[in-house]
Amino acid sequence: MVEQAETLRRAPLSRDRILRAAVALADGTGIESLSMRNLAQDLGVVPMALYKHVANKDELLDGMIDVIVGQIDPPERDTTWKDAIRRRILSARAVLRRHPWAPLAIESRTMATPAVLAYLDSVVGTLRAGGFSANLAHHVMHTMGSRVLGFSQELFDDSRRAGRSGAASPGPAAAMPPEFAAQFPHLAEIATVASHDDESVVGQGCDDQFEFEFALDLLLDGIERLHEQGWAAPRRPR
Amino acid sequence: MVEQAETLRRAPLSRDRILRAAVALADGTGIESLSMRNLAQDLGVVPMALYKHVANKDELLDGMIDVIVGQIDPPERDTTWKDAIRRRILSARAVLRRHPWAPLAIESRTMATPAVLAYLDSVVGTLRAGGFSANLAHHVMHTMGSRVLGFSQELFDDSRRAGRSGAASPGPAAAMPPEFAAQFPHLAEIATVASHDDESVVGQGCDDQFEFEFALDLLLDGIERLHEQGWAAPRRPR
DNA sequence: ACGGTAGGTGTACGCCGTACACCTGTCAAT
DNA sequence: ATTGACAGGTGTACGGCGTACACCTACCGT
Repeated sequence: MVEQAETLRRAPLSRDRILRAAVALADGTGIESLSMRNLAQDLGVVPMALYKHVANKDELLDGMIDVIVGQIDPPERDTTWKDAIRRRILSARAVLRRHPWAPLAIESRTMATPAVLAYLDSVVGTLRAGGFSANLAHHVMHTMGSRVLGFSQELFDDSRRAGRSGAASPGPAAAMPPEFAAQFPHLAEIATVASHDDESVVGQGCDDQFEFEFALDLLLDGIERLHEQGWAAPRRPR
Repeated sequence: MVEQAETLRRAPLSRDRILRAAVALADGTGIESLSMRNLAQDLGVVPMALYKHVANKDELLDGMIDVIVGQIDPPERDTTWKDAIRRRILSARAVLRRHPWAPLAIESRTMATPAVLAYLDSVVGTLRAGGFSANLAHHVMHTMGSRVLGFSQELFDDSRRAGRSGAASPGPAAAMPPEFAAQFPHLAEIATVASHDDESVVGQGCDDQFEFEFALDLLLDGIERLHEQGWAAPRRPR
């Protein structure tokens, strides 16, 4: 009876259900507290049950990344390469912002996952269709770096902390301690610059949409310039 | 007797000696096998002995990062902002290349360490001395992202694997499997482009010096253009 | 009716970080 | 010379981790 009830109560396990639960758990309590044991408990199952569906924890993480990357919008067809890529990257960013643990997880994988490769391949395809040489497209991909996936290095802000220990903090930003300003005057200066129309910026995180688009457009403009000039690889010095 | 000999044989522990041993261990066998136990063994000491000198493993990692970042050259005085920053970043890159585990370690820390902050502050100082507004300097720092520390996102190459599981692999690159080319044709194309004068690129890693400087100069040129045009923050739309 | 198999269970192992009590050698103050 | 504080290395132990392996069980095609 009880056993039957329990069996009926919970949906059968599946790789997909596991991955979705893992993403939810990482979103909720941070990637650091995502353990096979915690995940199994969330699913009402014993830890080893997971291993019938994923080979190990690394593969679980790969699967989680694929779930996320798969949510990025497909490329827009009827527009310029520049606009298509810009939109795509901003879509990637929107997706990744919902999963603050994802950037670090993506970076820490040894090999890119199939979904990531498919995404990158598609971006290169957009460049090629826009008339880029394979060579220039290659350099462009390197130039974009992680930005092509919608995130950039954020040394100051707390989205990284959010990714590690739970959801984004709701409280107001911590004030900048005075000895910080004394020790790092230039950082203090740019941190309090009135670019963001709020009073204290450090701790609140400055990699907001504006910063991201600023860098993205600077890169896209530079790339466009190279492309229009018919850039070709310089003669190798060696 | 024996005890005296042992005591004499090994230098006394110190925070500095621990940090240097930890860096050496991570360099040699990868960050993943850097455990308090392994490190203690390398130092000929019991694991808990380390805790008299570092608070915990996180602080150990912070200390290791500071050791590395402290090796970046100081800024050159008698030159333009652009040249000074370019040299500085390439110096940072040269340092980080010797420690493949460092990028991921730096990125995974919750807060920037004092040495990292000091470095960033100094870079901002160079910009300000070059006539940049605090506002533009702020955006420039965001634009640079992790490149200011000498590394960029490397989704393909194996330096990441090197950082995780030991020193850089000496063997030749693995050939690209044919089904890869079928599934990701654009990636296959740009991967085999003759920009690098060797036959197979995937697996050998393409974030070499050329790629890094390509992106760096693209950014610096774009920044210079903004600076010369007297860029100012646009009116905030809201 | 029955054997195979897919999938959930239970136990156990070795690794990790580190809390806590303990020991020991050194050195300043008596 | 004695003592006692203290810095620093030791030993033990705990809880958590990933996961190997043997098991059990419910279902399915024959």
